[in-house]
Amino acid sequence: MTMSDYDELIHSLRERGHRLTPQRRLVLEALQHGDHHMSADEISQTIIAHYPSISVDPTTIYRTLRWLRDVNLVSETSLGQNHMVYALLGSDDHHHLVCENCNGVIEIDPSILEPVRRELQARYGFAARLAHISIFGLCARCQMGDAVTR
Amino acid sequence: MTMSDYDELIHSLRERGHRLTPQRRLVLEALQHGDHHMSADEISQTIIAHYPSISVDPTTIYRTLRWLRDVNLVSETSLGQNHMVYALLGSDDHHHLVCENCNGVIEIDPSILEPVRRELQARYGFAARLAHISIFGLCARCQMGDAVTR
DNA sequence: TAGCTATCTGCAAACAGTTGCATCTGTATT
DNA sequence: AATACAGATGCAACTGTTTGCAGATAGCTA
Ligand SMILES: [Mn+2]
Ligand SMILES: [Mn+2]
Ligand SMILES: [Zn+2]
Ligand SMILES: [Zn+2]
Repeated sequence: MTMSDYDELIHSLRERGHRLTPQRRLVLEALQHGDHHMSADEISQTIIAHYPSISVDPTTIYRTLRWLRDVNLVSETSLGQNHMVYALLGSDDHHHLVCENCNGVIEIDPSILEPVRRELQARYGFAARLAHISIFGLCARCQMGDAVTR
Repeated sequence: MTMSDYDELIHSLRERGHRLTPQRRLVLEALQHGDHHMSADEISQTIIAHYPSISVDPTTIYRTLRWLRDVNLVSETSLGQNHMVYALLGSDDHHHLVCENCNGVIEIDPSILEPVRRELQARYGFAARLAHISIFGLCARCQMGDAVTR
């Protein structure tokens, strides 16, 4: 996202009554810093590492992440662990295949879901938010023989 | 599922070292009784209602539901609430479109995802468990104007 | 620049689900 | 029918996330 895109976005959010608070800036900055997905706790740790004197309550981090998801800036994804992971939307577009047996994650081309998105819009008028999602199942190796490892 | 299918299933699970305990029977019975999806708590309440003298620990209910999911007897689905819902697989096949704005749920024809399932198997050797899932997004009404209700 | 107010934050408490561990039991074997 | 033991249960403690509420503040308005 360019800087002017960002300014424009903030402006349009303000028009709708949203505020850009220091806490929200810190969460956004943490997400930009980490180049992978991050858990709420990793975001918290990143903020502490960069600004040891500032503290952002976990509740605020969770609420900020929900807000960022709702305004379509951030994806919220389960990778089969017992916590969600968050990532800025816009670049490194992909989805995940998550093996329920070995917990392995395969990243896949997002175009595979485009026909589904189009059909949901056409048939049900539904605008699916299919960005950076997970599909659960069994990877090739785990399909043959239940012998588990990893 | 017919009775002999059921017997056969139990037999094959036993062969793989699984046990059919009273607790597991009770959870299965509760799921058969309720004709919709049920939360863990609703399953618990149903068991209490039918057998006031018996008590099944919530931990056991959660573990049983995970087991039933892993052996492919039950689906585990988020409908946008902060708890999962569970349903016996096999009949009333459908998926859900869940509106993130108004929380409405639309049930859809499951065949829409078959091409995706086939392509994931062909291209990645991945056997997707795409049964009774949810797709999140915005329903037709909520796409026009952010005026929220419901 | 100060005032106003809807929005946001922090804290405490609650909730849904998971994990570790000691004990118990379903099932195969005898 | 008795034995043996892998696998299941219950309890307590814990983790990740949400909610209610009182007080603080971003950003509009004058
Ligand atoms: Mn990813
Ligand atoms: Mn359903
Ligand atoms: Zn696997
Ligand atoms: Zn809606």
